[in-house]
Amino acid sequence: MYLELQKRFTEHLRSVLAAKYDLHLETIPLEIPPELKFGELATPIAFELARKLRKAPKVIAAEIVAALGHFDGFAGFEVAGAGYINAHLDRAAGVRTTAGVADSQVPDAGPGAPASSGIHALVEHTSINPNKAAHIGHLRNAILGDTFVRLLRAAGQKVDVQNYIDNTGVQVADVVVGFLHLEGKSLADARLLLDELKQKDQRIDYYCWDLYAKTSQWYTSGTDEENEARKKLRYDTLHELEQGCNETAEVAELISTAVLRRHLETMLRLDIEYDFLPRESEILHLKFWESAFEQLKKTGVLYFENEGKNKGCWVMTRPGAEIAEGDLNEDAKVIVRSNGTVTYVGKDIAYHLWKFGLLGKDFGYKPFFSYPNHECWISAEKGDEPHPHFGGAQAIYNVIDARQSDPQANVIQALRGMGYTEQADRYTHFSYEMVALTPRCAVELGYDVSEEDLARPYIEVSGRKGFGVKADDLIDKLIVATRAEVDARQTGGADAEAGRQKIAEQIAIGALRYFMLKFTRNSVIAFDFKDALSFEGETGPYIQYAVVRARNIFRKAETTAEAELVKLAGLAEFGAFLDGEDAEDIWALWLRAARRTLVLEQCVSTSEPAYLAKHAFQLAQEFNNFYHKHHILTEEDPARKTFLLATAAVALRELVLALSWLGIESPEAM
RNA sequence: GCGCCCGUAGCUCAGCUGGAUAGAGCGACUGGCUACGAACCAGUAGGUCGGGAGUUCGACUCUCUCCGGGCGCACCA
Repeated sequence: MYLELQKRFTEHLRSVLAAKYDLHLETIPLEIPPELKFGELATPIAFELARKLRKAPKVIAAEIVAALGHFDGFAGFEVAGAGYINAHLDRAAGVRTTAGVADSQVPDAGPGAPASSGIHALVEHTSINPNKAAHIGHLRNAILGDTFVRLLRAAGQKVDVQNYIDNTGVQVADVVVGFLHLEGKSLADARLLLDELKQKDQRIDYYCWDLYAKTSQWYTSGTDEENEARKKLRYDTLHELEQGCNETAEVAELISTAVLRRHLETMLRLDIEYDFLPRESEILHLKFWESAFEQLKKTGVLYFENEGKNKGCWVMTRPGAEIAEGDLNEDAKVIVRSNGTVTYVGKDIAYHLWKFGLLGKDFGYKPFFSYPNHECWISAEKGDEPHPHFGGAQAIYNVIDARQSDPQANVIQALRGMGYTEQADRYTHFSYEMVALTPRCAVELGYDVSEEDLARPYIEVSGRKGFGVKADDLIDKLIVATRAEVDARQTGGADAEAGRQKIAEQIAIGALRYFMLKFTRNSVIAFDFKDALSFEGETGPYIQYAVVRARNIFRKAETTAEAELVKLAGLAEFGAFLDGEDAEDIWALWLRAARRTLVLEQCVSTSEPAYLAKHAFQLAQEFNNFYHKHHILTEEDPARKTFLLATAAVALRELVLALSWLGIESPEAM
C-alpha cells in the first residue's frame, strides 16, 4: 500500500511542478518523517528549488501544497518546519487497502509488482570445498544466499539456485594426500571407511575436518627436504584429480561426494535447498575453457605477452587499469600460464559465459539429491535424459565473500570486454564479510590463542588450521538450548512432549538464521555463543513469539485472522479508532505492515536482506507494544473489537510472511 | 606501493538516493505477571557520529587529508 501511495504522490508532485514552474525533475526526494505527527510521507523538495526559483523554501512549499489539492488516499498536505511538505494519509482508506485480501498475497507479476519481476535469475551460494565440514562462515553464505533467493522469488523472479562444487581443487587434493599418504590408505579403504562411518552414524565431513588440518600442518612440519617432497606430492595429486580416470581421482570422487552429501544435509536442516550442483570436474572435462578461449582471443580481451615477467602467457588488462597503447603492462592478469594451463579466473570466465548462455556448450545432468518437492541435479560428463536445463540466465548473483572481489571483478571485466555489457551489468558479486570468532569464544572452544590474537577484536576462522565452529555443532547446541527453554515453559501443555522437539528446532533455526541476517553484508560478524544463543531482544525467537501471541488471541477468540479481516471490510466506519493519542501506535502498526512491498523492493535493489530482518523485528516490536496496551478479548465495543482483531490479523499475516522470506518458520506455540 | 571495507552509547550494530530532536538490542539501574503465557512491556542513565578541512540552505551520509583496525593485490585454487 505504502509503495503505491509513494509512487502516486511522486507522480502527482511531478505534474504539479511541471504545470506550475515548468520544472521536469527526474527524481523527487522522499522521506519518512521522524514522527507520525508530521504525516506518513514527506519531501524536502522546496529546499532544493529555493535557489532555482529565487524564493524562500517555505513560500515554495506553500505554493506546492496549494496546488496539490486533494486526491485519493491522502487526507491532506501541509508545510512544516523550514519548508518540508508533509503528506497525511487517509488512515481509514489505508487500513482498508492494507487489510484487503489482494494485498495479502505475495506480490506477483501484476500491478504494483516490483519492476524486476519476470526476470530469470541465477543465484550461486554455499560453494563449500567438499573436503571438510561446513563452518559458521559457510552458514552466513548459505543463509544470505537462500534468503536472497526467497526475496527474488517474492518479487516475481524465476530463480535457479546453484551450489558450485570445486571437487578437483587443492583443498580436496589435500585431504586425498592425507588419506593416501599420511594415513597410508587405499581406494578400498576409502570405501570401507565410508561404510563404517555410515554404520556408526558418524560424519565423514567431521573426519575430513581433522584430516585436512593435519595434512595442512604436515606440509610444513618436516625438514626442508621432506617439505619439498610433500609439496610435490600435493601438486602431483592435484594434477591427477584434474586429469581424472585414475585411482587417486576415484578416491577424491568418493570422499568429496560423500562430504558434499553431508553439506546438503546440513543445509537442509536450515531449510536451504539447491537446484543444481555444477562441478569443476565437468568444466574441465567438457572443455568449457576451450570454447571460452576462442571467444576471448577473437574479441581481443586476451593477448599473448611477448616480453616482461609475463612473457609466454595469455593475459588480460585488469579493470580500471589505464595503459597507453603499445606500453608493456606488467600488472596484467595471467589467464593462461606459459606452460599452457589455465588459471582459476580463466575457468571462471568460461563458467560465467555458460551461466549467461553465451558459451555454446552445456553440462550433462544427473539427479543427485531428492528434496520433498523437487530434485537437485548434479553436473555429469554424460547425463541422463530427460533433464531440466540450467544456465542461460538474464541476471546472476554470486554469493562470495568480500575477499574474492578482485577475481570477481576480473570476470566481469572479461564479459564487458567481450561486448557482453548487458550481462556484465546484471552480474552481481553479492559480497559479504567473513564470520570470525571473538578471542573469548576461541579460548572457550579450547584453541591455543596467541597473545597477539587475544588482543584483536576478532580472529579469522580457518579450515586449513581446523579453527572454527562447525555448522552442525552449532545447530545441535542451539537445539539443546531451545529445547531446554521449551521444556521449562511447558510449551503446548504438559503432555505435548512430541511437538516440543519440532518447536525447539524451529526456534533454534529461527535464532540462527536471524542472527546471520541482522547484520548488513559488509560488517564482519565476530561470533560469540552468548549472542548466537540469545533468544531475547532483536532475535528470531522474539519475532516468532509475537506470531505465537497473535495466534493465541485468535485461538481463544475462536475465530481466524482471515475471518476478522473480512469482518473489518464489512464495517461501515472505523476511522474513529485511528484517531487520537491512543490510536497512534495502532496506526503505526498498520503503516509498518503496509510497507512490506517497499522493503522488498529495497532488499532486491540493494541485494541486502538485512533490511527485511529489521522490518520484521520492528513489526514484532510494534505488535508487542500493541498487544500490551490494548486488551482485545475483553473489549466490549464489538466494532472496536473487530478493528483490534483485524489489526492483530494484519500483524500476524505480515509477520508470518516476512519470516517466511527470511526462511524462518512460525511455530504454533512457544 | 596500489585497491576495497570498517571506525556511531560500556558492548554488538541500524541510520534508505545528503534533510526535521542521531536510533535499536544487549549490559546497568527502576518498575510491571490471578491478563490474549513476562522468550514480553514501561521508564532512567549513557553519544565531541575516529580527528581536521572543504562542498551545501542543510553532512553520520558527499570530497580531500590524517589517525586507527581489517582484507585483497601469484604463471595458488
